[in-house]
Amino acid sequence: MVDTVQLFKCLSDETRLNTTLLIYRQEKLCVCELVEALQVSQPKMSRHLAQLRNCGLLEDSRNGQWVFYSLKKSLPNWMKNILDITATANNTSLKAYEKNLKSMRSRPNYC
Amino acid sequence: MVDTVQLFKCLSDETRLNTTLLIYRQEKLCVCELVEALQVSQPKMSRHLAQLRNCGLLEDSRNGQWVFYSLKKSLPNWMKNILDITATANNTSLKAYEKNLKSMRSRPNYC
DNA sequence: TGAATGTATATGCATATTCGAATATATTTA
DNA sequence: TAAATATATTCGAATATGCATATACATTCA
Repeated sequence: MVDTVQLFKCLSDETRLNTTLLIYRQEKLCVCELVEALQVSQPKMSRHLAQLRNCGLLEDSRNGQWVFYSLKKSLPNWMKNILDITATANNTSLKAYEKNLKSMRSRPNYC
Repeated sequence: MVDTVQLFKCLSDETRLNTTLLIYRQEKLCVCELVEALQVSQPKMSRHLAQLRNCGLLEDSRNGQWVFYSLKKSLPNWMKNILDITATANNTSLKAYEKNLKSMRSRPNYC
């Protein structure tokens, strides 16, 4: 169960904020996609993902060599609403990250 | 203009979160009322209020010996929506703080 | 099995945050 | 003007956070 203060602490860092919003919009992304989209180092992304997972905001699922992250299913609706509002308000920068995603040469497929 | 990350940083501390939500619900409160409602020391409250004001979330107005804090008028609507959602989700604890407010012997009047 | 790739963690360091205690400033009232 | 009340600031210490680098682990594929 995510605490209110914890939720905002998760979102109070640029990397974690954009990571969470991008996952909210894209449903499910693996670490290497997030690294590419946000243009940050892999360990940095990994640490922030671990934090988001430990706080109960995200959940992970391994598929072969990839670990995919998505919003925790049990996340309360009001928290999802906050993500939705914030994503809309930050649409411009999110679009840029999604553009980085699309231009990836080989994205892992997990069908 | 409040940055998104800044907004969440403001709300990522228990004192600042409850202070902001209480002001959102009560429109306008002075420092001594907030100290009483949240049961924190005066310097602690003062420091957090200064931070909320510096980030552009709150604005202050002096009336005699009291300084009143309210939401910054220019705050974007989507941020107010987030406060609204969060206040609703935290209704129970906010009610307790409002009870503390009501039981204050002499509240400053600013007609 | 060994090499390559994706991901996670440990370490060390710099910076930021938070707090209590003490003190300063501003305003009102006697 | 002095005392009382309300608010703000400074200081030092403890803790938290963030980062890069290096390393470890897991999986795939040759």
